[in-house]
Order: sequence, then C-alpha cells, then structure tokens
Amino acid sequence: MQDRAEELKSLLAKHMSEHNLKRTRQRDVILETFLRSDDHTTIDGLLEAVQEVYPAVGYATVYRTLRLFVAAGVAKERRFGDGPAMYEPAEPDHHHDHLLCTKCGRIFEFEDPIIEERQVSIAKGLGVRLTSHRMTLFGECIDKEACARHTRKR
Amino acid sequence: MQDRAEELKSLLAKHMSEHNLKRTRQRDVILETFLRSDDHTTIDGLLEAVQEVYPAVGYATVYRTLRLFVAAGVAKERRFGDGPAMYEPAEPDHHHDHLLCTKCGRIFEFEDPIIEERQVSIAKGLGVRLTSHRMTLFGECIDKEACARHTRKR
DNA sequence: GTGGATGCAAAGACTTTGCAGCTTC
DNA sequence: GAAGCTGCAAAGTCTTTGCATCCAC
Repeated sequence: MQDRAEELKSLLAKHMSEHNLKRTRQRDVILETFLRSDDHTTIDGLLEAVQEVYPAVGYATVYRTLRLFVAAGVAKERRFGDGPAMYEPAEPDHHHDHLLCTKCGRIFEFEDPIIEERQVSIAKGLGVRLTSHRMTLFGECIDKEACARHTRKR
Repeated sequence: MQDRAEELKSLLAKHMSEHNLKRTRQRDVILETFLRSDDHTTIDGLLEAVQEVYPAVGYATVYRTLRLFVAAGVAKERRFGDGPAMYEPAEPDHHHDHLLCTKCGRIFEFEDPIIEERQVSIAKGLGVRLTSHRMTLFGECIDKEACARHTRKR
C-alpha cells in the first residue's frame, strides 16, 4: 500500500496549497502516523500514537487535523453507533462498508456493487439523486471460538 | 394504523408484566403521545408534546420511557449522523431504511428485499450471522422546487 | 510581519445516572 | 410497606471552539 500512501500525501499537499494552509511538524507527524495506523483509529488512539513521536501535540490539533484530512479526501470518518468517531485512510475510487460482530467487536469490510446499484435506483425512485450512504451490518461470528479469541482485544 | 397502535400497546403491556414494571400516568401519556406523533421524534420533541397534556413530566422520564419502549420492541431508535437520536413506533415484521435529502432535510422511508437478502449472504460469506443492520442514504431532491419548499420547515 | 496553527482550557450538545421523595401493586 | 417511578440536578461522553501564543511563509 505504499502507493496509496503517496497518493494520499499528494492529495493533501494539493488541498493545502489550494487553501493556503501551512505545513507544520504536527501535521507531518499526524499524517505519517495516520497512514501507518491500523484502520479505524479514534482521535484518542491516534493522539496516543502521535505523542510517542511528538509528545507535545494536543487533542485539539489531532481533532482539527483529522477534519482537514477529511476535507482533503485523505481520511474517511466512520461513526458506528455509540462510541467516538473512527477514521481510516481514504481509498480513492473505492467504497466499502462495514460489518461488526457485536460479541467480539471485530470489524469486517466489504463492498457490494449490487447493493450500491440498488441504492442508486431506490433513491431515483424517490426523486432523489444519491450522493452517499452509510451502511453497517451487525451480527455474531459463526465461529464461536475465533470470536472468543478476539473478545476483549480492545 | 389503529391496529398497529393496539398491537404496540399490548406488546408493551406484555413486556411490563414480564418485568414487574409499573403502570404510571406518565408512561400512559408518553405512550399515547408517542404513538400519535409524527415519525422520527426526538426526545425533546416528544417531551414538548407530552407536556401539553402533563406539564410536570421531565426530560429524564421521557428518556427512560423511550429506552423502555425500545426494550419492549415498541419503538425504534434511529441515529442519523450528528443530531439527537430519533424515535419512531416499531413496525413488527417490517423493516425499513431511510433516505435523507441533505438540502431540505426530508426523510424518506423505503424497504428493499434484494438488499436485505444480499446483506445476509455477505455476512455469511464473512463468517457472521447477521442480526441487524443500519443503512441510511443521502442525496439531493431532484425536484429543486419541492426541495426548497421543504427547507427550513424544521 | 502576518495570517495560519497550536495547546490549553472551557464550552457545547446529548446522553446517562444518583438520589430523595412519591406511587403503584 | 416494598419495589418501582419520577424530577431535578449533576455527571459523563464526545465534539467543538475562544484565545493568547507561536511559527511557517
């Protein structure tokens, strides 16, 4: 995925120059850390990782930087149910949705062209031009043992 | 929909007797108001309507009563993006999803068996038994005029 | 220099709960 | 009476912002 990282970096650079934004050490570190991060990081999680490199960084900076990343198309914000928002590096040209196991908390990703297509025509049928959607499935792992193994792995 | 209201009332009565819960005037009024309400009420909206009949009722009571309704299967909680949670009377045996116009804020409902079916098999393919899902579509009304007419109609 | 960026702390927007007093069964 | 409710106010969660200071351009 090295290519993707480069792609996202230049996407951000473009956005920043177009909007007269400045490059700072904080933003560099946050970007690097974010791109390296496991998918589905929270602000807190990212902050913690960033502070290992640059301890002075504050919550608000990470918060605002993620907002910048989202605006630049570099990050996707995901709000599953209750907890804090989660962020993952964007995948230009790809879209995926999520499936959560409510027992172990694992997050699976998938994409399905049939559903996407259906959504567009459903919207059209209601007189609406579809611009985006949010879909999350919830279920329970069929393999109980694997599920238990993942439980509480925060 | 008088039948549905009766059905939900007896559903709640059953849940309450099974759990040793007590019938109070507050709960009666909240239930009546809720069943009469437009779909997609917030706690605040419902509270306001309830207070027209019974002014002493407080926010916490409506909050706790809606939690009870959800547990009894009488209400569905919907969390669209940002704002407060919205509640609507449940429709036993039916499931529907929502489509929001991001311009005028109108909420359309739909159900689609093809998507539902797909979701089950996608989950199975990932080794998960599907228990529920959340899907919200976002778009913009094609009929701009109708859209403008609905804008700001809170 | 100047306008954007940062950190802190405080404020918001919602949700959830502790508790004393009141009601139902 | 005892177990549940209710209302109020307070505490939680997360998110968002005001502001003085700092730094990139």
